[in-house]
Amino acid sequence: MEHPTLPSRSRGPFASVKITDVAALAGVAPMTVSRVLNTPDRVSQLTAAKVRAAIEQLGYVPNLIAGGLSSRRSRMIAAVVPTIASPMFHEPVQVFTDAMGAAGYHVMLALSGYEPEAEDAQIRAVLARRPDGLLLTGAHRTPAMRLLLSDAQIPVVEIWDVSDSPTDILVGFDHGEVGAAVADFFAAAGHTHYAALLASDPRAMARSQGFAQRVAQLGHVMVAEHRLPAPAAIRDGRLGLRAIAQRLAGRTALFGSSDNVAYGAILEAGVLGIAVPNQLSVCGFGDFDISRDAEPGFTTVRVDGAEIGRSAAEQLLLRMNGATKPNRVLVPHRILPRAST
Amino acid sequence: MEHPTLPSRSRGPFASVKITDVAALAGVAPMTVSRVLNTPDRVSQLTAAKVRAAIEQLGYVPNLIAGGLSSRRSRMIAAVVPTIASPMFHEPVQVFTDAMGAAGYHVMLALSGYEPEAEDAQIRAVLARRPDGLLLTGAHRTPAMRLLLSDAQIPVVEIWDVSDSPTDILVGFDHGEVGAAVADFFAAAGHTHYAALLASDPRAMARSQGFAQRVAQLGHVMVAEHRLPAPAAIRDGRLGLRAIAQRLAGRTALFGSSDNVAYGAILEAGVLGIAVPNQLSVCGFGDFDISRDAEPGFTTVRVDGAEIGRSAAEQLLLRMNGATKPNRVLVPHRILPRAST
DNA sequence: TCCGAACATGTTACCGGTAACATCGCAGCA
DNA sequence: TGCTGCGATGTTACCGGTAACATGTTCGGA
Repeated sequence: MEHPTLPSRSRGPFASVKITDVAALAGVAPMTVSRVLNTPDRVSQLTAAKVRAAIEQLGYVPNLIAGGLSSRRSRMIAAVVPTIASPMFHEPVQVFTDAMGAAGYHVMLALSGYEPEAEDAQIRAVLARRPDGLLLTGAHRTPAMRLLLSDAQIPVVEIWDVSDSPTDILVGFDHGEVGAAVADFFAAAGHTHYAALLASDPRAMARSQGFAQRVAQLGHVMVAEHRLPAPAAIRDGRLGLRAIAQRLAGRTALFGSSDNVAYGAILEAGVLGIAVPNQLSVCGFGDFDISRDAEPGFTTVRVDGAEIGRSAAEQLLLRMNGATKPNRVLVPHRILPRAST
Repeated sequence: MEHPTLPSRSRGPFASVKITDVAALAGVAPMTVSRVLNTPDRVSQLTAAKVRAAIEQLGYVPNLIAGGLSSRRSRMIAAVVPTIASPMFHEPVQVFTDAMGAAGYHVMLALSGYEPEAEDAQIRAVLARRPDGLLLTGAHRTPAMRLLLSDAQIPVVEIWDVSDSPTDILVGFDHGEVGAAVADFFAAAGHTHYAALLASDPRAMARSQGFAQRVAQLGHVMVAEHRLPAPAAIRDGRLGLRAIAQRLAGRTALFGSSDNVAYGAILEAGVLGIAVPNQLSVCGFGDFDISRDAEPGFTTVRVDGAEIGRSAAEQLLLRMNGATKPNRVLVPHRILPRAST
């Protein structure tokens, strides 16, 4: 520190250049440097220029940990999602991360897999970093978690699901409704026999349940309901169709819990000599690239994951900037009929 | 604060329960609480039990921001990748995040897209959070960035590429070599005419260059080399094949810069009536699910993304726990011949 | 019986910023 | 000319932990 004008390398992270070093070089108080970085409009042009020059010369990188402790704002959002292996989650995460980044926030990613305890543990862990906001997947929390979240006093967005009593902000849709809509869609095309291949995650199960309930309401028949591991890949769809193949009626309408599952089923149907759509009608979920770009494309339910991410970021920012009312954004879902039905 | 035994709700985040509150309730010094949480083996069983009870009773959530400032360890790693939309990146990111999580580190995700300036900006931004380590994509940095990184005095892992002078730790492979290997593979099968569909990212271009160079060395012919946007999806592969279809020789060997591209090409070949593999041999890259689970599966180059993530985490942890030597891990690549060649 | 490790716990000072308040200088105005 | 108000900048104290050192306690061996 003998020569505060020179960044003394090899002393520690960033050569220990701190705000006081910059202030000394620029001939101002540390607080003024802080103002240049955080509220530049409260500093005169001349002073700001001097400070910026000093920052440049020293290669100063502000320490957001110190700033966060002092200001009680971490400028960080934690996002807890089951996985990023599926477009269902990496799309919103990607868009959300970009949008929050543009607003000066970083996103800490926590992957919870598909076990509820793991999710709670991840939430607990990230709360220790005092995020300014939280993005969670799904809308159903244990009472203990609700308490923890309300104690945290930060905005929370829950995505990909709806609930009558969300924690805070909600950006999602009703999965049961989607299942029912798919059943109606099939029924309208004259189907009476149905099957489902569903991944073992709560939302896929809700879709499947909505589907089966509507089938029952219509007085039609579920010939098979087969469970797959979560997250389900194309291969699981293939194995799934093979598992239920002998139960298929003359003409069956199959609902896959994701486009991966649906595509796997379509591929396997080809191998087994089951004609799509004549013997087997297929509808997927998610509008993944493959549903459109496969030859031919197949019917699916579109829900815009990017839109969910964008909307989640927007709502969170509104909330953090003073909007006090928790909000609920219902994202539309729409069946895109293609060649598989 | 009149009743330190009760968490006084509605005062601020976590009802302002801090380590001194826990200490007071447990009848110990704050430092002892800190020890219970960080180095439990240096605390007696009895004391630890009392402290844990107090933590439980108050619902104390430690503040890692304060802890990080004091200890100069953030227990956080920043990961900068172009996108998580491709298995190429979300696989290593997912595995890396899990592995670091098991070691007590959180991962901050920064998405850089495919513009070099964006990457540098992201790195600068995350360094302000004083990560204990850094995961970067690719191995080529500007001099300014190298300086910044060495000033930061933290371990850096660069993945998915190799370089003669890596910043620090390297976990990757030579993309040019992969391209050459694919050319050799095709040549060994009797091919003499080749084409490439390549995404415009540095590593895809390196693969394609290695491919074209080897083709030239063999005295064979590149009939087409078509550039796609990055990241390239199945649709881009379809469009790409359509764009070069009229230039295809009687029998051509096509190298796609990813399995998405390759699959798109295969699908489009079907539409155009080009027989695979008789008229068009196809090799992809990445061993994505689709390359194995398509019917039939297609030839690809396998590089284990999960292994890259695992190895990156391992190397980083070794380094942070005292290993001083920068290391270089070469990840194997292997051509998996399937029905498309 | 006494001494000194080894262990358990407490005390002090500091990590690097920023909120809140204090101060200063100067223009506008009576 | 003196006062007021406001923009620009400085000062003080604190955010909530933990490193480093100090102190107290226990127990085995000479």
